[in-house]
Amino acid sequence: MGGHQCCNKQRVKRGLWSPEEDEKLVTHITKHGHACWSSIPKLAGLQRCGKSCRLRWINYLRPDLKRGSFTEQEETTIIDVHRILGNRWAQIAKHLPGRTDNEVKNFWNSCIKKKLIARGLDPNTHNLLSSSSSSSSNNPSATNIQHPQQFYNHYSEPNSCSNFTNNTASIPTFKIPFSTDIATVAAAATNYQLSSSSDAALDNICSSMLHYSSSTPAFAFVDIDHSVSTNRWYHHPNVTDVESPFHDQAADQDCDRIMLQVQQQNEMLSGNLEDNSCRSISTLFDIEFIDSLPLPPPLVYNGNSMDDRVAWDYMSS
DNA sequence: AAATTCTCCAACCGCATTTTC
DNA sequence: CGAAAATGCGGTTGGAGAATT
Repeated sequence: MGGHQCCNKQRVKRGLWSPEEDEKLVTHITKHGHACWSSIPKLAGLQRCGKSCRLRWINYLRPDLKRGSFTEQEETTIIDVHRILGNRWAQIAKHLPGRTDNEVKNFWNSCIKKKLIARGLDPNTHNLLSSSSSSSSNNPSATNIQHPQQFYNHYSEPNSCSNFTNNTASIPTFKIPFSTDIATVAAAATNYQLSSSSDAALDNICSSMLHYSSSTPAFAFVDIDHSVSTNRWYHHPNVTDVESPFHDQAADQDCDRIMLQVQQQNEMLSGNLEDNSCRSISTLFDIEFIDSLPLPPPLVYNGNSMDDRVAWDYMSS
């Protein structure tokens, strides 16, 4: 159990920072910046390791920090993004200007977690606690899947039971469950060779996405190289004021055609969908966010494998 | 009023990744 | 190109203050 390498070299102070230490650090960084954290303790006259200085600055001394309680909007954002990213606190904090990963993590552990549990939701999966546990107990093959991230990992394994491939020509059917969240659907489209021959599959993704989240105004697909496809930016039919840098007429025509089909499907299905199958995502996801998602192989269900069906049904439930 | 338990959060630790030499 | 150092991240801990007994 050795300490940090940087801390072994010299005797360093630990524990809470004194106001004097804070002042030394702030003064130094204000004057000289923080290009090299490891050299800052020496230069600033502090008996701390560079790592400790960095943490103190990032979590407490930085001038752009927003102090005080989290707002309801911030709380909603944390829950929404956590549902997709899991415990990736640094990524979540990027969506909350002035908040740090540590702060978000502490807030989650001390407050949000309890609220979700009180609402009967599993804070790890965001599913109902009862349904989550019953699904797991009835479904041995899915017991390890508790989060979209794990879902990706599961299907990313070379020996995965599912029939995934990069070759779109070999995909007989393509199905996204209505309850799948936006990240999973975006991920499903990842690596997927979107072309005219795969329009049926594309339609299926789009309709599923819209059933899922009618409040998500727009979405894009990400290509095999993790970049957002420049001519595929789809709008929800009810939302017209979405700004997208990836917007062109061809996409609009595609979109109109798909939306017409989707609306027809929606009309047929209206009343049959439960509220929780259309959970909304209140955060507006930006390109960087979608791009930052963990990217699995294409997500394809062909219904041939029993395990495949069981796992898929689990995700759909 | 004192002792105990609980809550929150700043800071630490170890590991993974990135950068530098 | 590989090793070492630096950086970044998420899990965990310890202690101060609040709440409860």
